[in-house]
Amino acid sequence: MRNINPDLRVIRTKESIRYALVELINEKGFDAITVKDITTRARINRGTFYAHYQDKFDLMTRCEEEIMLDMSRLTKQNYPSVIAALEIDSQTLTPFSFTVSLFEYLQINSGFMKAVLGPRGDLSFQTRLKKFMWETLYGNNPNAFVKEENLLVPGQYLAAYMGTAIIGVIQQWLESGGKESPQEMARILTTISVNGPFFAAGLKK
Amino acid sequence: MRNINPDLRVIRTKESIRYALVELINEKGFDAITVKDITTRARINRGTFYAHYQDKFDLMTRCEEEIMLDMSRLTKQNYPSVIAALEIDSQTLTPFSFTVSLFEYLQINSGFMKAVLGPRGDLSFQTRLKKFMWETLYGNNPNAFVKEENLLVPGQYLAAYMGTAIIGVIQQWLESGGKESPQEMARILTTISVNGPFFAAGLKK
DNA sequence: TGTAATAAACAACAGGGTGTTCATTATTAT
DNA sequence: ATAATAATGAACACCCTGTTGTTTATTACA
Repeated sequence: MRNINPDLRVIRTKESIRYALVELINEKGFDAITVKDITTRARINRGTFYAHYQDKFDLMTRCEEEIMLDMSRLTKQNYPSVIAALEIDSQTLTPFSFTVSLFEYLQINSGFMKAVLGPRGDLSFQTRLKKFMWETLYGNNPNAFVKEENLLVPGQYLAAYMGTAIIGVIQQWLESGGKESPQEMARILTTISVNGPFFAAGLKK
Repeated sequence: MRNINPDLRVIRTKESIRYALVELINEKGFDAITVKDITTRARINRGTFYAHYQDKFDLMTRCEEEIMLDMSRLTKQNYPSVIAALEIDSQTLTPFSFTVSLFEYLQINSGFMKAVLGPRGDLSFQTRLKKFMWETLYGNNPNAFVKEENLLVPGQYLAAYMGTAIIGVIQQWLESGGKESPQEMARILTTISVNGPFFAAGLKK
């Protein structure tokens, strides 16, 4: 557990580091960033950075951790009812509203999310998010979306398909400026997932 | 244009460099690799590396270029007939065999592909492949899969959905050892794409 | 097979980022 | 006001980079 009451200076420092990180990802990509870049941009002594983080990867991981924690909370809150709704009567209202909440969350954190999920962002985060999706859909919990019973294809691939597709749509949304509302994005995602890409393309009646 | 008839020594050198690259990606991830790592592993003088490539990113790009060229060729050869078949009678045999060819190609190059598409691979390649998929599905060519006419959702998102889903399934396949045959993988992908994830999960009649 | 061409090896270089340490200064909490 | 502590600044050895010039080994070809 972290100290409940951190010094004001610590808060300032960490905030400016993170702000600099996002800026620099957008400018030159996470790959190309050095600790020196970050501290210069954050107008902070390099030694101060090392007082808080081991290196830029550690910094990245810490930031990601918070996001993943939020995502977990959001999922724990909403996911069970989604599964229940689908089991009982295959109605898609509950998955829809869950997706709305997801996009609302992404919208709030769009600065960080766009940078880190973008083409010059951080692969390890994208991997992590993908894994989270996969496990949520297919994980060992009995309450997953993918149930071995009536599958037409192996569950691992169905989960990979859906998980990466969702992330792909999120990336496209963030990359193109996040113009659509969370409601519209949820409509798009559920339409494709429920009816299938071919149907959504107008190729199937 | 490159010299048609390169020195034997050049061939050997480049080959050992690429072999080392793949090994090292698997061991420590592309991020963590240094030029020194590569040359030590390839048992090559560091200066020799710089005679062929600017840096590790240049090396990576050159490798990726060849793959992308193959993918383009494969697509040019098969894609038009896929689109035609879908337009005429919505039969899915042609997309199926195209997908088989794709997985056959991936299988041949699985060493490199697994490394570079893996969780510690190269984000820039994954981005590039995603873009290729997106443009193939939605690009400005009139013969794309996604046609503005009967769309239920914006084309950019449908293309992002399908493109990333395909890549996700490929990654899952490579990551889990490539056990399924290209035919089986094509069946899986077309089943989900044509009927939709919900149907493939057994949630829809 | 001998020879000219050239790739690879070797060595040395300045330059820059890393991660650490320690003394000094500034800010915070109380 | 003061004790605690975070941030600064400077210095350090270390490692990797990218380049250059010289020497050695291999290759292509006549």
